[in-house]
Amino acid sequence: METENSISRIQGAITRNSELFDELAQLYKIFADSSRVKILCALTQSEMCVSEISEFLSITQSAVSHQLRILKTSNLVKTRRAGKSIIYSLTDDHVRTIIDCGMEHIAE
Amino acid sequence: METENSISRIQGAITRNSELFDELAQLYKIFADSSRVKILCALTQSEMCVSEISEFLSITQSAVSHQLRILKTSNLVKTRRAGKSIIYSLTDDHVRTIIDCGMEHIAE
DNA sequence: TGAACATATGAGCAAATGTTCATATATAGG
DNA sequence: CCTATATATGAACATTTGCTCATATGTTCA
Repeated sequence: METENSISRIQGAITRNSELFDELAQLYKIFADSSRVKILCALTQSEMCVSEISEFLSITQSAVSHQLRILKTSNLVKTRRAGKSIIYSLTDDHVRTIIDCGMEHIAE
Repeated sequence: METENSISRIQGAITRNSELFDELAQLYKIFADSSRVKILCALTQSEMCVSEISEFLSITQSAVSHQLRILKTSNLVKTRRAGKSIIYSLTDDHVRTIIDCGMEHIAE
């Protein structure tokens, strides 16, 4: 029987996929900080070590490390060691796409 | 003279556009809450009034109103009155694009 | 091995965020 | 007009967030 109206069909779809939206919000939360978004954008141009990032953001090495940990935990960046430095780079190109997508909205 | 290396060129680009990244982070902040992202996704399907949204999200009418105010202030949604109700809808299609963009990343 | 450099991490704190509760505003219908 | 219904808003509160400070871990090189 087809008693559902349009709204309740939408409600159903969203309620069923509730965890998916939690995940989505979680993803956007990572981009929701200007330091992190700057880091991510910089990494779309070139891999960088912690001190380079710290320098151009003008924030503490500690603060940068904390942010990078968030980015790494959420698998947006990966690391490799080069001597004393740890080089950070993007795991894939989705980050670039997401940033571009937001930029396009801002451009209006 | 061309003494800048690659990193400092990137640094320059990001430092010069610092406000742009603040704006970008601000935009993502709006999507960084599961209630809001659900509301926005629902509105990509159909316009809705406050009580409908409140019902399917299972959160207070007051909480929904507060969230909707955030969405309206940031110009992601617009309103029109229909009798006693206020009908909310998306101002444009960027919201859909941004959500799709995030979903695509989650799908991996 | 020990000193210097690079990065990571835990605790603590201030600011921001999202919800609830109580109440205000606004509209329709009797 | 008065009441019921729909929405908005301010205050209070608990939670989360991002930073700083101090310190730990790890690497290089003399």
